[in-house]
Amino acid sequence: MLDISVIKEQPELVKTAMLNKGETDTSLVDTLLETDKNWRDAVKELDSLRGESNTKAKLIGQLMSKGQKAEAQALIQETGEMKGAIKGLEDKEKMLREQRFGLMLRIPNIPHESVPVGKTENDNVEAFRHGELRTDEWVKPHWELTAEHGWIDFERGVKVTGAGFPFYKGPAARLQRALINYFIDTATERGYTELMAPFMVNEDSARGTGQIPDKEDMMYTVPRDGFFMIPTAEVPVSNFHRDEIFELKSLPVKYVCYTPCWRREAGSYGKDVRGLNRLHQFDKVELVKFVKPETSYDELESLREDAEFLLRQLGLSYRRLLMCTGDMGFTQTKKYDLEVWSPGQQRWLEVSSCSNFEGFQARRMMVRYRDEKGSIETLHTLNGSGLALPRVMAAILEEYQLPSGKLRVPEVLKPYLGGAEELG
RNA sequence: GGAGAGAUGGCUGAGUGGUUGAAAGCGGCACCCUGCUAAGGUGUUAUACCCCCUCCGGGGUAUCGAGGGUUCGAAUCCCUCUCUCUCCGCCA
Repeated sequence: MLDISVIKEQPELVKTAMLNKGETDTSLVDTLLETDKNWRDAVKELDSLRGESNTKAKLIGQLMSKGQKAEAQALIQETGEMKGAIKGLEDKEKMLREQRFGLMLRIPNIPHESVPVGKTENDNVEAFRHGELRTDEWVKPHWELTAEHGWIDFERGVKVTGAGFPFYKGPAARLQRALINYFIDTATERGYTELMAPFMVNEDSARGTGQIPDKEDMMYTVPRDGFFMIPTAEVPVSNFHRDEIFELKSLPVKYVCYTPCWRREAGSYGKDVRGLNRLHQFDKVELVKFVKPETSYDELESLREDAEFLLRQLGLSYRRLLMCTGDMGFTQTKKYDLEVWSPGQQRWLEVSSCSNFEGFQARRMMVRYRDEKGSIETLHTLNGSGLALPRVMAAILEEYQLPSGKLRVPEVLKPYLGGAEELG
């Protein structure tokens, strides 16, 4: 949610942002400005009417205690007559307020000036590349390798739950656990506080990070209890501080949180979803930051670097994309995607997405801080994966594959795998 | 799941219809006193929104778990819901 004053003062800026983000109709802004005006008028009228009524009610109290019954009775008559008007205005104000809020939720965040304007993923800018693109033809896709070893059992996953819910078995399960621990430990060393979070959230939380209303279909629900399975740790971790005010000296606050993630991914089929490429349940280690506004773009770079560090340490080849306006999503001002090279598939796989939201999430969640002057201001939030497990796993299974069909263990993971050199 | 109790400001905790946004204490902040420390004194200290000012500041409305109701007036009375605590049951 944008600051209403920005929309009021620079409507053209907002409209341009909407067009750059791929929306075609900017009349939303005008509708909002009109609704906002009507709402303000209603608030003004309602407040003054209530004020008048309150003043008289207090007077009645005074008169009653002095025993001036007749005068009091006249005032009771007057205020009694105001009740209907107040009730009517209350309904009107509430309706306009909800309308205004609903419109504000539909206006996307404004991209940062450093973000390239573009329409599709083809307009994203490859900003950095690390490592060589291994192209050995004998390298098998990870799903073939894991099938041979019985490491990942997709079929039984289908039997037990459904497509996209695989079992990891033996060395693969341990490798997955090793990666999780390695990611969390590294983030902790770099100043993040580890958090373990609920895997289900209530409606308020889903609304806070914006899954409701626009991305409701991505989540699995638990209707009986009104809960949502989290699609990312961002949801519980960001909401951890919902409705709170940070003291200046406590910022920045940085969390690392491992959770499974559940996504319905309705409508995706084909080779994009082969093997570990896209699952309904997957593990992810997420990095979340609450920062002072003036530092948020520096914090974005360091967040991105924290994620990239993991990839380099793992010895994987990757590239960093600076997402263009049209491909970066509704809530972000600037976003980097990190894509790891998959030698067995000869394609890039997205393993991290690092974003600055500025105050867009914070305003909706009412997360604020007290600045130098003691006044309360919206802070900025950022998050990024550090990292999403399945595709990292896929890349390792291919990048570290040996002609023998065994798997070499990446150096940094050895301590987590009992010092083993190879798996298989 | 059953029975009972409760939900008030950063915290503890008063307050059962009238100038209560809310006593008191603690904590926080500012200043004073003090050779230093400890102690002490004075003041200040919720949030959201609207309006004026738009540097400082001023006015109004709402909020005492949430939502509805009674009333001229509700933290206080009524209804519904949620959550917490205690005891019992169950249990990783």
